[in-house]
Order: sequence, then structure tokens, then C-alpha cells
Amino acid sequence: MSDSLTERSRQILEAIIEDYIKTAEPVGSRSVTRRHGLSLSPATVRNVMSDLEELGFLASPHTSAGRVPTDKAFRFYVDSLLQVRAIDEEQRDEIRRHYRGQGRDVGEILKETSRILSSISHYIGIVVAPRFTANVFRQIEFVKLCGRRILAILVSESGVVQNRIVEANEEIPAEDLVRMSNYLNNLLQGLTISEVKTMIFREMESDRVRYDELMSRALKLSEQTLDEPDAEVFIEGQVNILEQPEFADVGRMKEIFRAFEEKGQLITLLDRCMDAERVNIFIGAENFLHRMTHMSVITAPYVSGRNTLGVLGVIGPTRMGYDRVIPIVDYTARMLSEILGNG
Amino acid sequence: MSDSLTERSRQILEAIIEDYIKTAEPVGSRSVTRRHGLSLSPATVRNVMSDLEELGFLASPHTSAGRVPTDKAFRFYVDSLLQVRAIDEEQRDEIRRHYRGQGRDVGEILKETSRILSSISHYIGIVVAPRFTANVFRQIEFVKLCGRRILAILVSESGVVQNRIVEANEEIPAEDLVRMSNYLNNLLQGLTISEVKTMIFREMESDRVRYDELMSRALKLSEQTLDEPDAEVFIEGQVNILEQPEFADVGRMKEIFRAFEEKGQLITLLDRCMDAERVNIFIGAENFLHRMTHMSVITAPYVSGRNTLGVLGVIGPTRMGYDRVIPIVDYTARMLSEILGNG
DNA sequence: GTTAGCACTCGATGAGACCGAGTGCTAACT
DNA sequence: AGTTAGCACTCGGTCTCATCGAGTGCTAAC
Repeated sequence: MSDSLTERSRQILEAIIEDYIKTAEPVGSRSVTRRHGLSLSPATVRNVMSDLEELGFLASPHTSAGRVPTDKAFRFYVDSLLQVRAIDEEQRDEIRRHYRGQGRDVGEILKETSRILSSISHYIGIVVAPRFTANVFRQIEFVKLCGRRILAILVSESGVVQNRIVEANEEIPAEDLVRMSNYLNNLLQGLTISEVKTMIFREMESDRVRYDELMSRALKLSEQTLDEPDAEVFIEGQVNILEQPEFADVGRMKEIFRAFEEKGQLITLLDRCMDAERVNIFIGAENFLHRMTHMSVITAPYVSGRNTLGVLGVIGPTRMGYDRVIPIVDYTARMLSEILGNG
Repeated sequence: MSDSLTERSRQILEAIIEDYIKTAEPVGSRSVTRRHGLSLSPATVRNVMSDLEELGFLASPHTSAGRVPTDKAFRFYVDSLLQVRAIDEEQRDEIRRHYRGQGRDVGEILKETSRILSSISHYIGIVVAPRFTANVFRQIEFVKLCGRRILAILVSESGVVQNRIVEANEEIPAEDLVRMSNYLNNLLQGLTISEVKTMIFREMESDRVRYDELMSRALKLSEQTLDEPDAEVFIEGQVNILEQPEFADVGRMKEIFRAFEEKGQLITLLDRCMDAERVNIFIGAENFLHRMTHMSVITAPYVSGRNTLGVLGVIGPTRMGYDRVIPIVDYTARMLSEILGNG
């Protein structure tokens, strides 16, 4: 398919796409010749554009408007035409600067990351927090609140904390809680959370535990602690899309904001990129969120050692500046990996 | 000032306000007579309306439109005319139902609370998480991550958890960390966080500690842990205001969304309600957020025992259904207090 | 004090004219 | 055969103008 394009067609397509990225408006044959030093007449360009429309790379909103690149065109652009630049030095420094304010809550770091992504890309930053299941267990602690209520705190190798209040059947003395957490910490050391789950299940069945009330109670509590809440996701900079001319229309905007309220769908989408090597791009309808028409998503996983922790990315209009944003996403993912990674 | 209004003027003002709340459109003299069984002619009503405008209760967008209640009118309405109903049974049940999914992370509960507020009021729900400073210290734990990095976990009496990664000057053995937390837990038991801060300061100066490296290190770590991050705030249902006809205008909408990005200002506003007895209302410009014109805020504090933990509320257009929303905010605050309160 | 009548205001709506960017086609040019 | 100039045509955007109707304020009568 891309072979069927002559060199000249490519050049013109690229010119149109780049124009469209700049202006958000249908591109006419004149502007192509004007803005790019191609020594061709508008009429010739028109012929080529007509062919490109035939091939599905361009669409015309109506007869007398210019033409607009389709999702297919952007896909081609990203795959074949785009030269990903190295990250801008200034931007790199800005990212580093944001991360400087050190020593905070992991959640804070993730939130800051999505703020960074949004403020530097001028689009929407998104970070999916690490799933517990993918993590390695480090420690569990029980803190007694009043009565039968216990605060369980679960810490993973990478320093992610999950805490929840559980209610025991009866009041448990503080010393017992310490013994319980010692027992569990020993038992579960070094396992991934999913291994932890099976381990707890197996241990509960074992004779040794079945008749030891303390242990079995400990296991029950930890079980309650483990069942995973919905993945947390940090989204920042939603206002930025209000600046985009193509969303001046109120109806379209509503759709977008609504899409962001359904975080579940977003998470599903980003989860699909967990195993990607590096940067991953969904263009327009490719993202399968019907509400997110005219939007593209650029993602990259962040890791700790060999372990993929989560995914981050930027959501912007389909006509976003891919060449600028891709390196930002890539670099930010690396920085975050470095900061969270402890190996 | 309210005395200067005759009974009839009041009735008419109320009718206008209620009409405006329903329709979001300027109210004319005819609609007042039509919709309300007042046996008065439009002409009479017009005279009264003219007086009300003189007094600053009404404003006319232009000569031939109807009239719109001013902030002052809404203030008067809320203070003097409004009969706050008891909460609707159905809504009460719905709130309870939302809270049923128990045993979660405190943060989760707060987020759910703001979701509840938004979905039941159909406006925007907002919850400011408890400040640490106002809380009573319960426990501190140190978890060793790799190298010199330590995860410090701070738990308050009410089960709120604050965690952050701190970096020590040198590697500290795990046993020492346990001893350090034991020392601190003993020292700080039962103090409020602000007392904790002074205590740490005093203790650091004491001779006993100055030459005990372990203790002084412990104090240093806890100091790092304590300095408070920005208060967390949960905002849900921002899309809901897109439904409000008065925000169909894109410019106005941008302003609102931008206001929500500056969470600091919102927090300042809500903080002012921390000491309020019960429900507190800011109407229109009263909230002092210049971006939030045409918006009102209804807040209520949530407590644990005598201790005010934080504030929650609903943000909606100035012409919101106060009679419906006030009991929702009030009831939700009570429920949340009950859930978090442990005494 | 209340009401009917009336002239007046002013935004909203819709029709018509016009403009201009852009297209597609044809015929001429290299 | 590919390229270009010329030209008729399309169609959204904008401007103007007339019209409509909800609503007002004023005056005079009840």
C-alpha cells in the first residue's frame, strides 16, 4: 500500500499532514504549493490529492473545502514518514527539574508525572499506577484502630503502598497483630503479589495453620487486604484540549470529558500497552473508545528492572505534534523508571 | 433590609427565583402570574419587580428580557425564604447503598464520597482529605527499600495514611529501623501532629538524644516524613456542569475548568469552612474565586468525635436547587463522619 | 392601589446577497 | 504522457435586513 505511493505523493501527503497539524483546518491545493517549495502547480497537486483521497488517505468535509488527513494517513505518517527527533534539550531539562522536588509519596510522584506530561506536551497527561499484582511483596503491617477495626498496610518492593481498613471478627490485641505481621512477612518474603495469593490459599489449607488461630486469622486479614482495588489513574491537563480548535464544539467536548470520567475504559486501553517494548501509538478510532474520536494516544511502559510497573502517556487530538510528543513520552517513561526503579 | 420587603414582594421574589432555578432563563412578569396562583396582573408584578431591581435583588440583562435574580437575591432566598427539607428517603438510601462496599482504603472512601455527592446532586462533588496536622498521631513505620531509601509510613488515629520515600545519609539496618520506630511510637503516642512537630524539635535539642545517633537519626527521618504535602482534594462530576444551559458558552466553560485545575484556591476556600458548625453556603461572587462566577458552593465539615477532619461539598451553578442539595451535603457529611469516626 | 392599553426595546430567527477558498474538468502546452 | 492554465461550479461563512415576540415602562382609567 505504501509502495503504491510515488515519492511525490508522499511529499505532498506529508505536507498536507504537517499543515493540518499546524492549522487544524482543511488543506487546499494552493497552500501546499505555497508553503512548501515544491515546484508544482496547484492543479497538479489537486490531481495527486484526488488520488490520495481515492486511496483513503484524505477526506473532504465538503466539496469546496480543502482536504483533511484520515486516521489512515496519520498511521502512515507515524509509521513511515515521521522522523522522531531526539528530545529537545530544554524539555529534557524541564522534565528533570520537575522531578527534583524529591522524597515524596509514590502517588505524588505519579501525579506529578502526569502533570509533567501534560504541561510539556500541552495535551493531556495520563499515568496508570502500578498494579499490585505485578509487584513483589515487601512487607505487611497491621495498625490497630479502635475496636475491631484494623488498618492493613501493604508495601511492595518498589515502594508502592496500599492501605485499607479491615474489620476483624473480634478485637485483636496489639501484640498479636505484631506477631501476625511477622509471621506473614516471613512467609511471603520475595514473592510477587499473585504468588502471594496462591501461597495464602495453600497455607490456609495446611494442617499447621488450620489449628493455629493466630495464623489463620492473619491469613484471613491479609486476604482481605490483597484483593485489588481498581487501578488508580492520574489524568492531568484536561483543560488543554479546550484550547484545541477542533473541540470548540460543545457537543464534542462533552463526549471527551465523559470519556475521561469512565476511567475503566481508559485503563483497559492502556493496559494493552503494558507489554509493549517502548512507545506505542493509537490513532483516532484505533483506540476503540467510541467517545474518543479525533483523539490519539501515545503510551510508554515504565519499568523496574525487568518488571513492567505501569503505563503512562499523552492523549491529544489526532492531529497532534507526534514528532514532539513521542520523545517526551519516551523520556518521561525512562525517568520515572529510574526514579521508581530500585535495581 | 429584608424587613423592607412586603409579604407580597417576598412571594414574587421567591416565585422568580424558583422559576429561574428551573429554567435558567430571565423571568418575565407574565410567567410569574401564570405559574403561581397569585391573583395579580402582570402590570402589578412589573411594578414590584421594578422595586426589587431598585433594591438589588433583580437584574435585567437588557431592556426587553425578563429579570434574573442577583447573588443578593439568592443569599436572601437561602437565608430567609428557603425551607430546607429533610433529605429525600430515596436519596438517603442511595447514599447508604454507595457506602456499603466496605473495607476499603480511606482515600477510596473519600473519592467515593465525592462521587456520591456528584451523582446524587447532579452537580460537582468535592471532598478535601483530612489534614494531617489536625490529626492525632497513631503510629510510624519505616520500611527499608533498596540502599539508603526508606519508605516512611505515618498513620493517624482515624486511619489516614501518609507515606513517602526518604533518603537517609547512609544505609540503616532493618533492625535499627524497627528500634527507631518503636522509639518514636512511644515518644509521640497520643499527640496531635502539630504537637508532634514541636515535640520532635524539642527532643532533638535534648542532651539525651544529641549523643544517641539512632535516636537523632530517627527524629530526622520523622521530620522529613511530617512536612505536609498539599492537601488532597477529590473532585468528581465536572461533566455535570456541561449539562447546565448557562455554561453552553465555551469561554465560560474554559474558565470553570481552569478554576478546577487550580486546586489550591479551592482548598483555601473550603478550609475556611472547617470551623463551621454545619452547612455553609457561598453564593456566586461570595466565594472569591474570580473564575467561579455563576457558581455556588455548599459545604459541610466532617468530623471524628470533636475533631474536624475535613470539608466536603457540592459546587453547582448559582441557580442550583438549594433545597434539594443542602440536605444531601448535610447527610453525606454525617455519614462520612460516622464511617471515619472511631469513637 | 390595581389594571388595561400601548408604544417601545432588543435579542433571536431566517432569508437573501455576496465573498472567497477550493474543487473538477477540459483543453492547451512541453 | 505528464503538467498546467483557465473556468464554471460548490458551498460554508459572513453580513445585512426584515420580521417576530417576549418583555418593559408609562399613562390613564378603574
